[in-house]
Amino acid sequence: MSSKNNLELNPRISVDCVIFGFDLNQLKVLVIERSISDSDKQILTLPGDLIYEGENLDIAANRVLFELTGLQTIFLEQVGAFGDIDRLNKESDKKWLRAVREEPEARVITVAYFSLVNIHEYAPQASSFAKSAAWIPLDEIDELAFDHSDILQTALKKLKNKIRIQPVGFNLLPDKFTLSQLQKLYEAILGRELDKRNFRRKMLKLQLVEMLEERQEKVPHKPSQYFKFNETNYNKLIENGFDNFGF
Amino acid sequence: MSSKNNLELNPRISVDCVIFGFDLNQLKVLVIERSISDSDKQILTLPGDLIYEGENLDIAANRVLFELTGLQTIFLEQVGAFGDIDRLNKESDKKWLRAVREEPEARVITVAYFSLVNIHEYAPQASSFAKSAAWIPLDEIDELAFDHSDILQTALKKLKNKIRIQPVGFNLLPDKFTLSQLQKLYEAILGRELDKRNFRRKMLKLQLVEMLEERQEKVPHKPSQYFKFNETNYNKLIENGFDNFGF
DNA sequence: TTTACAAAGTGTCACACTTACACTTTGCGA
DNA sequence: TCGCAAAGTGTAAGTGTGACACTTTGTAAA
Repeated sequence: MSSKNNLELNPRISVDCVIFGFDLNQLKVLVIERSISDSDKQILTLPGDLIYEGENLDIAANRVLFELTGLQTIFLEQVGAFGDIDRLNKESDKKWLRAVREEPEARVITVAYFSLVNIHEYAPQASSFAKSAAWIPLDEIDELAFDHSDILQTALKKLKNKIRIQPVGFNLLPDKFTLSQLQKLYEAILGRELDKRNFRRKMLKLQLVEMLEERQEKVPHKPSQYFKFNETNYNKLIENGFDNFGF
Repeated sequence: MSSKNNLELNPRISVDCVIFGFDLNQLKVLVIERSISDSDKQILTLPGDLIYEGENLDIAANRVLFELTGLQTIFLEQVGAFGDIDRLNKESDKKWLRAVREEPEARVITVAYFSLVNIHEYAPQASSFAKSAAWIPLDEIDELAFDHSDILQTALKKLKNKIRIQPVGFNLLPDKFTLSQLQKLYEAILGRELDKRNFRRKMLKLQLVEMLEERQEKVPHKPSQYFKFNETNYNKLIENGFDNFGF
């Protein structure tokens, strides 16, 4: 705005993205390796960077995600702001910041976003300062740079909350899928096992899914039916929530 | 941090607080009138201000709330970050910013917080640049400065969501209260009427409340029993949520 | 003292949803 | 043709929800 150039970086505000994907078995998160010198131990981070002075937060989050991983046109939902004063104070983080930032000592507040995508439609490609970009299973992540572990945990909590209130899956599964795959997704997010019969009954009753003609082929067991999401009902439920609150 | 003085203002980051109170009849929000010249039309705003360079966001929110309204030791929950580039661009807002800010044209991102308090335990007292601080019924608020209407709506949505998942009330009602009062609170938040019998049944079944010996006095109708919250069960439910999700 | 008022308080039934639980089916591959 | 591995299927008991109308009780006014 005003005298500020819109292509000038705002040195105090960044965005970070927590992108969840599902490979039909486990929940994964999109992370990048940041590159400076090869000799350094590589540390994983969530895709994120400073915003521009004249750039809205949501726009910035999409841009940064695209620049670092090639992913595009993703609906991002805000997780919240993270602004502890020591969030950039790990020695390894400071070293990296000194190498890439104009004001490496500046206090930066970050606004985190999250999203769910179909892992097979989005093959990340590293660019900008990302040395690589990859899907890592949630349970294999032990350390992330900065406060990104915090951010990831908060986003995951948000996702768990979301799944209680809204249907989730449309964005994580392929166009056709089996009910077992859908169930695995729910189990991965909720972190517990669900009863097969009860799960199927519920999904069918909510009319969230529709059976297709097609079945699995060449599997060494009884082939399962494919299903697709009923987009109309799916969106209706997203609007209204399950509304299973009891009064 | 580092070379920055901790008492230097960060010109890019502010915090705003949405404090909900309940007067046994309606939901209210704490707002302040900002003062410059008396001649100007006074516009209401949420209590909020810039943070200091070396100050955590949560701490800043509590400080700002205290400085402007005298309210203290309140648990604040984050609503999110608001950073649209034109959020400070209304002419009336710019005028005020020019009068009080060192960098009135700076782009400021704000982090909003919300809380619920017992309106009778917290009598706001204006100070700093607040000309007055007062509880205003939600439905009497039509215009707020900046993007504060947005922020208020988002906080309210968050509150409605929260009440579906966790018990709410402990912080809004006096120590002893009647079930009708508790019901009115729920109705005020949810924005719809509830069935008296079903409401009572549910609250009692969850063991959220306990009947006291005491009753109302001098009311021109059958006096009602007073209840208190069962703190143990209340906190347990806040931890776990109602968990009424169906699988 | 009687009466009117105003809000408190109370029970039931039909229905929908949840939970727990085990065996049969089917296609492939050895 | 036999074995395997996952798909697919039904029921009964229990619990929560939603809709619904009359009785109780203390105060204040007549």
